[in-house]
Amino acid sequence: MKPTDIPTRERIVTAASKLFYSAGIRAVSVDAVAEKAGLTKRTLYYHFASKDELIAAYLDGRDQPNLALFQRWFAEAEGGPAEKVAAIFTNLARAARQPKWKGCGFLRTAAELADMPGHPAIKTGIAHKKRVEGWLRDVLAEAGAASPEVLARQIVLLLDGAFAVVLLNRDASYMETAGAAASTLVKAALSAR
Amino acid sequence: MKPTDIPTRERIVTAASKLFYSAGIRAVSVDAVAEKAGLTKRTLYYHFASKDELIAAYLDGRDQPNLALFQRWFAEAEGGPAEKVAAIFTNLARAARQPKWKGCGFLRTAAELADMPGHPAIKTGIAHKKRVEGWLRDVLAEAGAASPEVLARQIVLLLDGAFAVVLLNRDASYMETAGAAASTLVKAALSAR
DNA sequence: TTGGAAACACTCACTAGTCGGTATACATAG
DNA sequence: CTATGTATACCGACTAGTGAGTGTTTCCAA
Repeated sequence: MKPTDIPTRERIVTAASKLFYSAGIRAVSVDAVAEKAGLTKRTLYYHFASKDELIAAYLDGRDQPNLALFQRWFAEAEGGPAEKVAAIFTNLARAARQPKWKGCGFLRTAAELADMPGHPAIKTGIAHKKRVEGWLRDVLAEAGAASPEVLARQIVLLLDGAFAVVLLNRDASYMETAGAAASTLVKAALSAR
Repeated sequence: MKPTDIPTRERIVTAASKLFYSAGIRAVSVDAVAEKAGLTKRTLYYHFASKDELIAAYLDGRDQPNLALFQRWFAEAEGGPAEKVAAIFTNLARAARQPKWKGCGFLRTAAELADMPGHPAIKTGIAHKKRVEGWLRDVLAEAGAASPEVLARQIVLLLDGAFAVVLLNRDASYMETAGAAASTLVKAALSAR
């Protein structure tokens, strides 16, 4: 493999990511991933021991970029913390109007693997949500909100609720309603001290 | 079939319901449903044209009982509307601590069938959530809350967020956090007029 | 020439759905 | 009161295809 090439492993994860996100874990075969990556299944199994490992790699690859996006939207928004939090929802609403959008990959995977609580992919999902929640807690504490732990959890609940409801109804306006609710809760927590 | 027997069709739906809810749609084969119902796949296909039809029947059977449960919890709770709404979450938290609990069947099915927006099962899910939202809107309007439409949507968002988050983390305390947030929003809407 | 990376060809279990046929019940015609 | 017809409910055995995962071989760069 020449250094200019995209490493095979990375190509597999990219292909898996697209397919798993768009159709779901169980609906996508390992053969399909291999074909999308432009190689044979046997080569895929040279790089990954099992489909489960591939699923975990798919979600691992989404953790950091997802969080970074939230942080960018928050940082770039005008106004106070309530407006900055609302901006995350506004940006998500815009993303959700794209036809390729299919909700939150972490939550959808957790829903699909609900009968395997110890699955590595679920652990990755938990870690991701914890990182989002922890980051929110920190910025809200810094902004002077009362009980930032509770507030961060409530915002995460609204976020994940919006993911689920918008996916079901295919109506991105729910994302904005969730943003308004989050905004209300942030304002209440700011005036409570 | 004697009148004392449970009708075959009903037995099939009951079996499908248990299996689909516990393991997910795609993880459960038609053979497995037939075996659980105590009959052959051929007989199952005598009563249902396809697996998709069976999936739809599974969710149809959950619509009415689920809503009735919410309504009972609301009606039996002490206190004002904020407390009654919170009671729904408290009762859900209790249910979520049971090991068999696997989140909301409608949302999990929607997540699994995210690439089939027109699927009958998804339509059933949309209708179910609309009924919950509509009922909440009516009782909140009657209680004198400001903008009951928005409030009902926000509560549904918290409900579905809690379903998703509790399922991921296997930590039912998120359900109570969501209840507290819903309570806060209801109180704000009651004092806003 | 050696060892990592890729491929071909395969196994075997399982999956949605189907073909043909059977047991029973209840008609109506002779 | 028998004989035939018809509809319901059921099942064993099958198909054609797909699923995850593997044994073995070939290629190629260092």
